[in-house]
Amino acid sequence: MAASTLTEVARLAGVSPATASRVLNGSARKPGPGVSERVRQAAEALGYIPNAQAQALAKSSSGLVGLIVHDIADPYFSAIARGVQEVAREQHKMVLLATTGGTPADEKEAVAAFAARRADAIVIAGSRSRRPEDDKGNAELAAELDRYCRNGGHVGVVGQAIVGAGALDGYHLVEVPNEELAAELAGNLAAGHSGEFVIIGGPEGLITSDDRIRGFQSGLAAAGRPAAEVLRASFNRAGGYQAGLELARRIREARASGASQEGKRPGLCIFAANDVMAIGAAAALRSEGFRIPRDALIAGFDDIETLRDFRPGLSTVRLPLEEIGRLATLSTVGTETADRGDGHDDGGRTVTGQVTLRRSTEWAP
Amino acid sequence: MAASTLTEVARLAGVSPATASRVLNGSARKPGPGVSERVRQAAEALGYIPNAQAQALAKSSSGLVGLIVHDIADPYFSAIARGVQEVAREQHKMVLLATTGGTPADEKEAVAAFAARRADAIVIAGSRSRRPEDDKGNAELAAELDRYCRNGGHVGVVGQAIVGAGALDGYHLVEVPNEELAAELAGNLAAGHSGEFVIIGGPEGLITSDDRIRGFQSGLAAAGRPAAEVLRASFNRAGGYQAGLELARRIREARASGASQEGKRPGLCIFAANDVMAIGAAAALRSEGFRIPRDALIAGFDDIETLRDFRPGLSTVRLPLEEIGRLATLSTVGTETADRGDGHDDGGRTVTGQVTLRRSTEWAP
DNA sequence: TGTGATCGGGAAAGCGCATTCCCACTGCAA
DNA sequence: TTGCAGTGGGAATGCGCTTTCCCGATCACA
Repeated sequence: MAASTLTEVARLAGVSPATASRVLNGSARKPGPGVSERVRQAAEALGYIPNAQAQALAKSSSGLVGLIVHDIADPYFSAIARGVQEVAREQHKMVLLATTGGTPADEKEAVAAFAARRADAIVIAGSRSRRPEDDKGNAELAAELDRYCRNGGHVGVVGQAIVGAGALDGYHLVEVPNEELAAELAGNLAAGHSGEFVIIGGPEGLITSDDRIRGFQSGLAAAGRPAAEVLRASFNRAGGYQAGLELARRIREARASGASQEGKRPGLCIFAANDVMAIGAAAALRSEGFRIPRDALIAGFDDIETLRDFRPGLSTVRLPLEEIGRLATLSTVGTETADRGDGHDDGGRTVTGQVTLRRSTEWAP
Repeated sequence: MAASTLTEVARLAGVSPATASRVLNGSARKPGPGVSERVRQAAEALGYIPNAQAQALAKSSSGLVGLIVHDIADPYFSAIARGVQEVAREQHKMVLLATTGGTPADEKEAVAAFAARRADAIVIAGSRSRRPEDDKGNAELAAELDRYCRNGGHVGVVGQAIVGAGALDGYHLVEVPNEELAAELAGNLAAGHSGEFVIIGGPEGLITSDDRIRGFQSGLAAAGRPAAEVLRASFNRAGGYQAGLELARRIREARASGASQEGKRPGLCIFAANDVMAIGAAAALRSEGFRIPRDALIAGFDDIETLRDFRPGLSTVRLPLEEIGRLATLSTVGTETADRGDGHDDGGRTVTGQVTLRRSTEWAP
């Protein structure tokens, strides 16, 4: 990766490196038009490309924003990534990508790598974990992020605060009201469904999943319904599928014992803690010969764009994922320029979602 | 982003910066155990994080791989991105992301930005364009990439070669046999469908789309069928939807004039140049009251993972997208180490896909 | 015409690190 | 004891760029 340098350009143009630097980037001082033209031509002739590393070193600002996600191929994250990317582009920054599978230890590695590259900001998306086995990783992640913040970095956090992080400014939380929205969804579903509810969630300790489950339960409670049983599986399509198989088994057993009530009574209403799990569960039920919503109702969470054409339309909670990515990124760069200007930044923003009922939860006797 | 420096660590440990550098990174020379321990402790105490920018500058290798896609939220690209990310991780590199919407001019910008950051490799995915209005952008993109290659960079190209690029080594093409696979798909469909075919493609000049269309047509021809009409729309879900509406209109008209042959004769068989277009078209048809495969058959291309649970199952051509991303990245870093070792690198690899027939093209009278 | 202000340009000092020399010291054989 | 290779460490240079600081020249104004 050798390329021509500023010095070479300067020499060719017959000026000093200082002058060349001044014309070839937005410096405050503008050299005379004659000189500028010469320099520009020399740069063009040599195919000069400024070395961003050197620039970053010299003015200690890298123009990088780091993005940490569990899995970039998961539509939830890729939608957020799009938002991040957009803002980065507007701000003339580049985004550095790291995928971690949700492991705090890996997330810590990613933060360290971003810090090493002196990223101007870090956006971290994906549910935090509260599982005991992640305690150590969480502590290290928090320490790494705290250090990054103390060194002047800004981190945009999507969803819920970092477990164990200090109350530094530098953290900007984009809050997603998972619990409230799940409660609202539960209320809506309870209004139209008199049968039993069951929840498919991620592993216990995954905060996003737990929040949604808790919200859903409280929504049921508010509607005077008993708490739903919770099935745990991995927080992705495979987990949903697995749980779906289990539910298919149960439905079959229930029917076998409870005589032939098929189609007479509303069946199970399943709430999956995210859309891809819901789709997985639906696929499992279908593969076992059940139909939705005839044999079971099902709802998800997120309203993933690619899944909107799914039939029957999946009831879910629409989350403005791209906007979330945008906000998380903006909150970091915004305060960078308007640093503690008026009063002070609230340190983040809250987005809102929207319960979206579709055919997957319409029970027609 | 101020942080403690190597010099500070060295001072605290009572050694020279040179020694500190030697112990804190994998240098050839290993300082004595006592000194090493002191330095390591000092680094720990200060929370030292090496400045990757400075390191890159000093040893001129950035540990960065640039990835250029049209849209990271498109599942086609996010699947590829996952593969790229995996390899990057294995190689201890970080990936820099750029999204361009497929505009060559923007792609050129991205390449320049990557070159400025001295990325060790660039992976560029997404159909090349041959549209006249992109001529200028293409030329510039090719020039920029050529320059990057000449400076020692490696670029992994997914799909088809860069329009107008020089025959430099430095380019590594991962070839996707779009044409052959589309032909094969057409052959399979023609065997089971006696009715008319129609193609929904991207804008003319989008090479991936054009290749698939051409392949499909030649497959039809090989099966003794007349060429299919081609509808052009944007190469995404919206385009597919729009084309789907148009087709719905035609089907309705044909039925109105051709008496009530509904359900008696096989209807239209639609080939969409990619899966998301197919899904869009299916949604449009459905919204117009038609059912698939009863009223129209439909097939796509790519076999997007998120869309596999779609009902009726979408006939398509499975492409190993993640593997494609992996290969494209490997081809760039592989030759970096084993640079022109044995004989010489073929400069790329070819992947293969698999025609996958599902219910969306099963016509049951 | 003289004087301070302004402007256009260059010299030089880093930014944080890797690395090449170079030196002092040790251990060993002669 | 001298000579020499080997070893562990430091001084210094440079990666490519930005940014003070400085200096000569030009300008406006008295």
